[in-house]
Amino acid sequence: MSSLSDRIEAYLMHLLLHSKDGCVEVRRAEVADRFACVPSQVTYVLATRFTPERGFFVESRRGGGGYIRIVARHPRPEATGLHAVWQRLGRSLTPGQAEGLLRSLEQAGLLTRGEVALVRQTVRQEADWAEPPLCDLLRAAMIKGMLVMLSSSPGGRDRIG
Amino acid sequence: MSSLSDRIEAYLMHLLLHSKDGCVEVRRAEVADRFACVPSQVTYVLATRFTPERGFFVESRRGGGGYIRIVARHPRPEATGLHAVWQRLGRSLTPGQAEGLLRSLEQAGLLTRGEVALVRQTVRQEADWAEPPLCDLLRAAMIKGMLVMLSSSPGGRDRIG
DNA sequence: ACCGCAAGGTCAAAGAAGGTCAAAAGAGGA
DNA sequence: TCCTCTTTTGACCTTCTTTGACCTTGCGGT
Repeated sequence: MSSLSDRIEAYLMHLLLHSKDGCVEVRRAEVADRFACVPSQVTYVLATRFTPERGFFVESRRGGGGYIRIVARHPRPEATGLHAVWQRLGRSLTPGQAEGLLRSLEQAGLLTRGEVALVRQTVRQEADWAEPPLCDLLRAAMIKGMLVMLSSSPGGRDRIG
Repeated sequence: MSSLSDRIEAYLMHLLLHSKDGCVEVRRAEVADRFACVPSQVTYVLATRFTPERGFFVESRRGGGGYIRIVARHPRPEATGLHAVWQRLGRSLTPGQAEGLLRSLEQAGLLTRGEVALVRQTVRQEADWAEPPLCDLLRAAMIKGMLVMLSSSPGGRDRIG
């Protein structure tokens, strides 16, 4: 016996799975309408099912032309192998840790040698002006930004998928 | 779907991205006419979307021969190349500036909506734990990391020089 | 100067979403 | 049965958009 919430979840998941880039936009009222329930039911499903812990982000806007946007963090988390990397990445990263991380990304085939060189160079340039506590934070931030793009690249980036 | 304001924003952004120098002049009444709405709607869009926070200046003059001029502080990503965007990017980026940059990257077709959402959320998550001077530095660092990957992406991602 | 038209500006009300919260209703287990 | 946890609902709130009446500014002619 699947509950209403389950059916709404399945519906949204279906949309997500069939989307181009793991991102869908819906109107709360429309979804509620489709399942003949109150709008807040949709909010409930989003709050309990599409959580960050489960790998989703939900953005919304109110007012005219409002919407709810659901984004799956990685299209295929385990396929890219980035999930694990991301997990053990803290807020701070020493030069040595960063280097090790870049190497393992290269070994995993997620970055080419050229890309690693570029990143290494850039990180140095952008983080090393700061002193130790801060520069490690900046380094971590840059590498996270990099990983986000790496994991979200649509079509073609997945050299191991 | 997208609201009138969104469409007007997209239109103006389009003009801006296709302008030679990141600066356009329009007549309020003309724009309003094109979208079949009241002129003050245009004012609203300018006031809410093309703010200094997001990297725009708006000047205008009344009376006969009046005009509205929008100047983008960010260079046009697809025309100038990500390298130029990079160059203008300082070490610090407020939430509004970051938002403006992401939007123009989306408008320029360099990022999908889903990617923008993903980046936006991730940046929020990774930078907002810190207080103002620091969080702006982290935001800038993350976005730079993102740009590095964006510009080095293989497979046709490089739509610029 | 003065007048009148042609811009753009302001502001507040009305409208259109989505969010919150807590109470009521179910479902399952001890 | 009773207790607890999850679902459903609905009344009320906040935010964003759209519209329209009215205001201000600049230019050109008289």
